[in-house]
Amino acid sequence: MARWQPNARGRLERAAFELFVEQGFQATTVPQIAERAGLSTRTFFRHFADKRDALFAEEHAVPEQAARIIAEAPASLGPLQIVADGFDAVAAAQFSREKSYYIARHRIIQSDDGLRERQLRMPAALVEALRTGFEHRGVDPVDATLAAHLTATVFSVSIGRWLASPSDEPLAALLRDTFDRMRRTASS
Amino acid sequence: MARWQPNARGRLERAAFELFVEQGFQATTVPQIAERAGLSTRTFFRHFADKRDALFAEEHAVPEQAARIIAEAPASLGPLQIVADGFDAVAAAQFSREKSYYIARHRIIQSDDGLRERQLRMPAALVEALRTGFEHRGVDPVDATLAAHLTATVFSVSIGRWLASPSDEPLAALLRDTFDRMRRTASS
DNA sequence: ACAAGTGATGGCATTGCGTGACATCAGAAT
DNA sequence: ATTCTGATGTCACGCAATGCCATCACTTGT
Repeated sequence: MARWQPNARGRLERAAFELFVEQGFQATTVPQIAERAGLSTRTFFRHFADKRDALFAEEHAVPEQAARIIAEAPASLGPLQIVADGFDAVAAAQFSREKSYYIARHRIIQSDDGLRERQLRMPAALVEALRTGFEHRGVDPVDATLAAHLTATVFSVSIGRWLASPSDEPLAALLRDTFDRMRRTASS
Repeated sequence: MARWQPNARGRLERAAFELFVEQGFQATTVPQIAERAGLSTRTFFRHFADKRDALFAEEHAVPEQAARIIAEAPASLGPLQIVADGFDAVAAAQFSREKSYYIARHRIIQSDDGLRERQLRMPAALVEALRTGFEHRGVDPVDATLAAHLTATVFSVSIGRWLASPSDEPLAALLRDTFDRMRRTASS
């Protein structure tokens, strides 16, 4: 018989999310989360650097996929061509839960300054992943940085539109549309 | 005779900066900062929300100036035209200390995860200021958001180039150059 | 098969952050 | 002269976060 229940990290994530919904982020303490997950407070901090991190367990997926797409792209393509071609794959692979989950999560994040700040790390990590990916292809450093920022902008704005959209516009379509509008805005 | 020494906030800022340079950010405690400034710990937290904030006292200046420039711009100009025209004024008004100060500050920020995260709030606040400024002029919300992100990108990348530049390229020139390159990158 | 090693966890102690509540008192206001 | 205001000090406290050591099911090596 196993000594511990499986998936400690996942249980902590779930317990944290539930408690944040029920009581709010600030009102829930780490001991509460740990208790609901059947673990000790100390173990929570072995899996997450801080209380906020339990809400951002999946944030590494996007930068990682972006880095993979860039690394595998044909050498002939420029940065923004790779990006435009890669949006469909990203939209298909990420945000695979029910949309209501992401909306509830978004509400929690907006309710707390620390969480809003924490959320900024994902686009920043995406920029970093894109920038190094482009640089490794020989793109000029400044151009790589700019292309990375433009891409992260399209991504962030698209997520915002997706979350705010009352209809069910697919993320892929919003990414393409936002990308086109970004280009038009830039050259206006 | 005055009951308290003047400029408590400024003394706290200065004490914090000195201690961060001398000992590093993590090794410095708030009681240490307060003691050097001749104030109590409690007073520190009346002026700053947390220990990191003492390094970001000036961060409101940029979004505020940006909002002012947009509000006062001729109605005929589009978002990015306003921005291009406003860079000179921003470069003249901001970053007025010795460059070595900003380099030292940058080194401190890079040394700590919490500070790196905290630093992301300025560009985010800038985006927000720009976005609302553009929206108040009647710009479509998505276009306003995109123009705000593009502007913040140019600003952030320019600051990065300025800090990394061994020569003394003026910030205004870097802003103009980065703006042009951003446009070229977007339409590539 | 037995011994030693591994790794995830629990428990405890500790430090420092951040906040609420109340007191103090110079200078301003009336 | 009295009251008010506002920045500060003092004290107490809860919680976040980390270091250290013990535990013990499972794995590895001999």
